[in-house]
Amino acid sequence: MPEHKRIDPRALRSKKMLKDAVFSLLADHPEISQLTVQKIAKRAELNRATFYLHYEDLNDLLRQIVHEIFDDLSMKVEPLLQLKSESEQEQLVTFLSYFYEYRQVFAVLVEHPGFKKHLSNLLKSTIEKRREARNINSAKGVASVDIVSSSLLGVIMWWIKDGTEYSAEYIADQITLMYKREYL
Amino acid sequence: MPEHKRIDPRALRSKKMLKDAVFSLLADHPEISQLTVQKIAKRAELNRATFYLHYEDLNDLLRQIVHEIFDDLSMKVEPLLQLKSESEQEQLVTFLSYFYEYRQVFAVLVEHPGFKKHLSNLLKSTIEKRREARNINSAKGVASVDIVSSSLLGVIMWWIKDGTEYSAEYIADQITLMYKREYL
DNA sequence: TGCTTTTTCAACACAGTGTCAATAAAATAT
DNA sequence: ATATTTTATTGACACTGTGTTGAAAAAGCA
Repeated sequence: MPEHKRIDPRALRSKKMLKDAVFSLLADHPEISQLTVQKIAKRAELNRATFYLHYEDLNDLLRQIVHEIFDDLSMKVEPLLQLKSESEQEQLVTFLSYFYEYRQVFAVLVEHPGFKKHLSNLLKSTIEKRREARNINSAKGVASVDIVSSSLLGVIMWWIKDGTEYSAEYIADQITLMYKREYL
Repeated sequence: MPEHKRIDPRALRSKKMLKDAVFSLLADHPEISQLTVQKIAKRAELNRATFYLHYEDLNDLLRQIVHEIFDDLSMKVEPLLQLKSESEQEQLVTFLSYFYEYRQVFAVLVEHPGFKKHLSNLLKSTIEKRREARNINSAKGVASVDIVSSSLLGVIMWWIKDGTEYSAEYIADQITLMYKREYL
């Protein structure tokens, strides 16, 4: 059975080359502010007009890159919460180690507005699922999900930007030390 | 006795008008990405060349604005830590209420690179002073100052950006609920 | 008053954005 | 295999913004 949505391989190739060009440029100079459509098209060896054939503007491209990374990340995190075999501390370490994989890319993309929203949503849904699994109902002496997730977001952002020398295990330990038991 | 540093009142006036123009533009459109030297000069009713007479570029101006705000903020926080009369919870509320004052400006300036560094430094030194006052020596089962400050930074950034409907008292309560006693 | 500094103004070269029309090339359909 | 559709290239265009410069006007100072 043939696909109903047949996509021109040229369009696919162009989009891939443009995305790869972004990572190539960021590897050269890890500053999101240095990215321009002009540079990306040049690095991809495509015409600048071709860029606008596939993306609205620079932010549109970055938005899609961030979206794809978080789709991948969410898929990995999902089954982790089902596993009862692992201890809660091990679960936390595994969760953090997924971020560790992406740390170079994340350290740059974190400046993009959409990134924090995605990360925040992932943290919130993860916290909610863990609360359900442990029958912790909120609103009775338990900090709100917004507060806990924003707090964790702060730690992770510091980690991938300025604390890259620390392992996922170390960060997990520190988090365990800091929060009350209900939040781990 | 005359001042040794006599500054031309015209220069003072121009710098003030440029800074005021920034706040005026941000009030119209709270997006740091919308700020341009061109718009600032126009709003200040000054020539664009005059801008470059006083500031290197847009970032230089924003850097100075952020610096001035944090000088003011630091001056207010300093004596707070000396007061033994207030409870620790009251101290936390007062600390947070200083941020509440600046919340509109902060919600925008938080996007500026220098802002997070300043805020992080303020949080770190505040945590260190509170630890000293309570004889909590680190490195023995206590989370590092980096972790605690980045975590608090996350909460504050969420608060001033997406949680502006909550009072300083509410945020202080939530923080109290979330962290272990040693970190409050 | 004269001297100095600041401000203005117009102009310049530059980098980047987003669009368009004409043409070329590649992919798909018949 | 050829015709048709889609995508890509190219050069050009108008636009916004940056940072600098030189000369003239205005304001401050002594």
